Amino acid sequence: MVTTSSAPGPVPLLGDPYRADCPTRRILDRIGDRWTVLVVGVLAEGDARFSQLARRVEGVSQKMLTQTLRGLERDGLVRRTVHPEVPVRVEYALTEAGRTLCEPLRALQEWAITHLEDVSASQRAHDEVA
Amino acid sequence: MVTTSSAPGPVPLLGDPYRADCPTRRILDRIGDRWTVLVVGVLAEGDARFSQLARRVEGVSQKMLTQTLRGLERDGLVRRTVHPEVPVRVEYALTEAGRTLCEPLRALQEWAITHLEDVSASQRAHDEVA
DNA sequence: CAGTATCCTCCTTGATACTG
DNA sequence: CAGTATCAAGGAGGATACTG
Repeated sequence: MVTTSSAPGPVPLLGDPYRADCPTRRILDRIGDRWTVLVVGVLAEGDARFSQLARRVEGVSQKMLTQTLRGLERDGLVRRTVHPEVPVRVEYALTEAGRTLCEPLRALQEWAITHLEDVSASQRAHDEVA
Repeated sequence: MVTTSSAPGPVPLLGDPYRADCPTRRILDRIGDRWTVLVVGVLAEGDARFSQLARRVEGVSQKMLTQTLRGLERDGLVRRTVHPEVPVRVEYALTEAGRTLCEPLRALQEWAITHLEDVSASQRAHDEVA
């Protein structure tokens, strides 16, 4: 027996063992940072230029926006297009893969909108006791 | 006009402006860390004791597991039950809210499994050029 | 405009030791 | 068994200055 994943039964969150290289950890490493999901979210509304993204994603620094976009480009989720005009214009757009990512992301967002109230209430109740 | 969110049209990732307190950032702050999603994933397979979780989530330290579980408990996503037996036994279980979170999480996981190959390929292609 | 290059500071995480 | 307490390290992220 090489792995211990032989148990069938109810495995709701997909049954691979939580190894360091499991798929869950790998997306988490990619999109679990402070800005990636936000940038994808803005691009889901339409292509945007660097400065537009910077304005839209409140609080992001130039450095982190660049870094985030480079990561997304490397992952094949975002396409970067340079228009060699006088003041150079750079447009960012989701690729097809990037668009598919929006669906699960949106599901998470809807969960947040639906349940965040309850979560906050739970926090308050919990902190009150303490 | 208080906000600038008046534009209708295609707003795929839900159209709230990306303020520092938008729902997306708030869940990200809660589940975007290294361990929370993993712990929820294990608990989605069934209730578990502290030591079971520690074994199942490879690489987690006692400290981080405790911290993660405390956070989930405070958020009302996990219920902690102490059985005052001889060596004390503590069981963790997802609450109803915790179970609802599994659905979007699982969607994300499926995306990962489906697309991670492509992402890796894109990375290799991208790095080759450089 | 759209970055790059540095420097610097927290903050998260990990390692270790101890306890009810 | 299931934690808590403390210390230390590393890296993510921010501020600032400079550039094609």
